[in-house]
Amino acid sequence: MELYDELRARGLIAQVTDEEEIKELINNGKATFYIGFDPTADSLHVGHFMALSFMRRLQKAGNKPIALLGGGTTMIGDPSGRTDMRNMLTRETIEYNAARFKVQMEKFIDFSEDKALMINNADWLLELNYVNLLREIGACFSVNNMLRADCYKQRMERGLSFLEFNYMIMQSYDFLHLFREYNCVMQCGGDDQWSNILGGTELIRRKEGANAYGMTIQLLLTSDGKKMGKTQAGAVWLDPEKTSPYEFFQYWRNIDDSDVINCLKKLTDLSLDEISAMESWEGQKLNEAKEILAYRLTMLVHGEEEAEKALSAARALFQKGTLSENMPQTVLDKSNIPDEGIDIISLLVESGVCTSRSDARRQIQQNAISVDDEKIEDMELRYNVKELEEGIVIKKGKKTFMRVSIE
RNA sequence: GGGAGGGUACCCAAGUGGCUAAAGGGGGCAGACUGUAAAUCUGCUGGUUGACGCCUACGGUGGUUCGAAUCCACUCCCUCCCA
Repeated sequence: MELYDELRARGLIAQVTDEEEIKELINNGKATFYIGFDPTADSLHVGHFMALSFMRRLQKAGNKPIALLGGGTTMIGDPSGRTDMRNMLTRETIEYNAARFKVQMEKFIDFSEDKALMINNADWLLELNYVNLLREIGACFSVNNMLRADCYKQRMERGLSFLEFNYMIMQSYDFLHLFREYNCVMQCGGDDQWSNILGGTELIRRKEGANAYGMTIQLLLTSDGKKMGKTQAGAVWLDPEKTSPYEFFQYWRNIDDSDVINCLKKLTDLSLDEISAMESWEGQKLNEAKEILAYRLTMLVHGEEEAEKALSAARALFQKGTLSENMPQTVLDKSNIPDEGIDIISLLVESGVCTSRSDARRQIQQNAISVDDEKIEDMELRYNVKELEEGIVIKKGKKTFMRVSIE
């Protein structure tokens, strides 16, 4: 199957500006294309992962990707798909985040031998001259059209600052710049970027009289239309310091039945044949598909070793009910343990199992806590150094396990 | 610049002097049921405490009052209408 059809079959393509041209372009590996990544946080998340995988698929077919770090655009803040204005980030924060992004992206895309480029739009956006920009670029944009753009619609009710209104112009300017400097003819991005991408192709048409293309990637949504890759605690990060490989694995292991196939298609490198074989799986059997999904993704993001660890930890804990070397653990400092031992409430908080002492009490009252398989009822319970040295396993509810030891 | 309406907990939203740590819904956590799923039912959901209590919290500051999310003054922010 050719690249374009494969992307379609996986449900990755949302919208394209010119299907025939794009097909021709990417199937033959002729395109230089870019995707922008705004460093609004200090780690990439699942949405970025999907974009990077998309990029990698195109790269494999011979196309040349440009990963564009949005050091400049993040100074503005993209209003697309947002109901509120973003917090304004300082330049220092943005630069720090961009550096983090860079490190992570290098793991996913092969930048060697000029096979891909990484560029930062701070290099040209930050030094733009206001009046010159207005005359050269601003004149090409119709405010009437911009206001009709989908990405602003939500914000027309709640308010849109002039700062954010300019985001589309900045992104369009990026595309023009890359077109001129690198012969970049196509921009890809999440489907929420459609308006911004069209802004760019239109600008190139006007300024250069040339055709440029745009293609958007289907957003990763749950079957009931919510964004995937979010938990109560926030995003599912790719940085193992922010979301451990075990947590990452568990996130995918626990997704809704109805989302499994979709995720396999969009996120993993399993072949469509392999995936379609799983489509008939039902009931208990579907858990196998979830496990495969979780394993593959953990492997792609954190490497095979971490994936193995997460898998065996999860299997041991949930299927056999036994303990595992690889389960999440917390090591406490021996010197912080009082002679009479640490009380269970403190232990639950220190180990991160509970968020506060009140929370810990509540959990115990609700019969949710067990230590080494013994339900805890006594809130006065204490553990001394000797007991902790051997390591204990705290369980909260059915899914939270934590080995606690000291050193 | 003029006029009108707003800002309440993670989110939406009720509350117009004490009965308000603040209704209701969503989300989240836990219990039951299950397949580490969904749906359903139940409990919990600011901090600290064994508990009484204490502390913090209704945009910000200052006031009135025995007592303020609620009244007053000033101030910041948002939306809408007119210019």
